[in-house]
Amino acid sequence: MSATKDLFIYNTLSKKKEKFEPITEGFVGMYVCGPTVYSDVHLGNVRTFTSFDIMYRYLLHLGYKVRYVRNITDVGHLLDDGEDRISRGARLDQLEPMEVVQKYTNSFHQMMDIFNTKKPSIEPRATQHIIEQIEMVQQIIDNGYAYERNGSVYFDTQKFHQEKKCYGKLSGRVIDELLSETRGDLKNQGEKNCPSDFAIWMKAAPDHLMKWNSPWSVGFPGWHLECSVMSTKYLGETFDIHGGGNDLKFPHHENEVAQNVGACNCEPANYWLHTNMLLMNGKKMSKSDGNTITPDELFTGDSPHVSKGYSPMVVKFFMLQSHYSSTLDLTDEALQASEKGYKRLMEAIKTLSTLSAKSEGNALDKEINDAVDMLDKHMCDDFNTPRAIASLFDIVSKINSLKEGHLDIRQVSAETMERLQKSFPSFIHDVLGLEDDILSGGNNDKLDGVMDLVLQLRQDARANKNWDIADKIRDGLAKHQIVVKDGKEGTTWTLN
RNA sequence: GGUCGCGUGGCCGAGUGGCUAGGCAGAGGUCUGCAAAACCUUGUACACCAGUUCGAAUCUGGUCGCGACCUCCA
Repeated sequence: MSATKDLFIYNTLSKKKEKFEPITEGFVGMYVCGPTVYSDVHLGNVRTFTSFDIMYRYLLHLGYKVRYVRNITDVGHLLDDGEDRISRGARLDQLEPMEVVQKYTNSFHQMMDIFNTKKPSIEPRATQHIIEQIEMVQQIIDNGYAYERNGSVYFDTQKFHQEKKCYGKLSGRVIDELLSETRGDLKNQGEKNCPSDFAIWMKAAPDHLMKWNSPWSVGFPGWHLECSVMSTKYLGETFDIHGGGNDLKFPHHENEVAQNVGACNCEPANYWLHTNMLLMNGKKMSKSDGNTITPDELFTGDSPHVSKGYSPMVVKFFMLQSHYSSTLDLTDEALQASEKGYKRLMEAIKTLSTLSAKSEGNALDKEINDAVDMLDKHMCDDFNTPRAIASLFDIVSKINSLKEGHLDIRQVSAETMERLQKSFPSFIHDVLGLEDDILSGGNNDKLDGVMDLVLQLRQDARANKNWDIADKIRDGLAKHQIVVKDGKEGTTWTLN
């Protein structure tokens, strides 16, 4: 694959689909806002990071050299009452703050592995960049866009907007409306010049657990600052792609842009991508209001929201059947549908590997090649995984028809077959990051041996028209989730 | 209240100014000892009301409903 294909992506900044043109030909810098590690990840995080993983994989597939930075937020994220999320986690679990961070970072990584996502190139932590954050606060002060009050430092949104005219550009906010809003119950509201101003350095209360020395106070950095700092450090003042969940658009990303422009006088990213929310029961899946199911509950089926467990790859496949920019409603029925479709897809990979074309014939070549071409065409259209998957199923039908003899394999040239056998599994495994995690027949030598024997005995019974024995074997195996299928070219079996 | 988005057939979910999305489920058929799987065919659709247009589910306006953000959230 080459980087010559035109990729179009929807840019939140322009609210349009734009042709992707990297700053440096052949290279992509991508920053994605990672999780705050104060508790276990939930499915919404998984959807977001899976979506960006697909983009990362596809950029690699196109031949780009990608530096993918995804941070870990381990400080500075305030709750309603002003308490740091990590500190609260530490207090509740009776752990050191860094123990909390390590614990949930580990479980986050584990879950990302379970969903078969690639690791980012760099995974910086906010607390490892306190010095840089202090430097950026100073830069913003020096440029006149921040002011110090009682040891805290606030970003001056009004002055910034008057001079730069860009506050609100990303999220579509109108600053005058923000100004009129009062949030009297917010901490330190009284210190700000203006309600829309936000803290970039916070003076810590004496009992605050995570705090550092700074020119202004012993305190901690504002939440939005870490991303501004770490993206700049690892990707430069302006880089290609910045991503995150829709719910971060405002205030997080808007403020991030303001900080970068305020410090460096240039916009941080050329393309802003936002993934949409995962819903359950038609509402945003959210830990804070209890409308949630954990990944583990989904895998085991131990939840009132599902009738059974679903494997991680089925869940991932379910997610990829919708576009990243659309909301997705998680329902048991939809998961069941995805599970069946997913099995069919995985079966087709196996079937394809058994096909061989030796002829020169070409009646089917164009159809097959066109279908394969569609995979890239759809991915280049703003990473349209649902359409790409639809094309995959077009190919599945072809594969099965060839196997069953409904399509004549002599009409497929060896060259086309080779391309199909290479690109079909490769797209599923390398681009979509799907692996076969439910059909395990074939990777256990002992079971394979036993099954060979059992099916041979059954075949003997069938040859003698001893249907009772044959059916007894089949029914007995079914009780152990082994499904026997009698095909034209012999009997196969799969684990359910 | 402000801003934005959405409303597609039984379910999930794409897309487009005129041509089948796809998956699952339903119906009929082929295959099979039967079954499963697979394949073929097939029905049900674009919230409502106007307007623009030769033509709109797709564009515009209004109505209703839903959601997100505005406050920690992917």
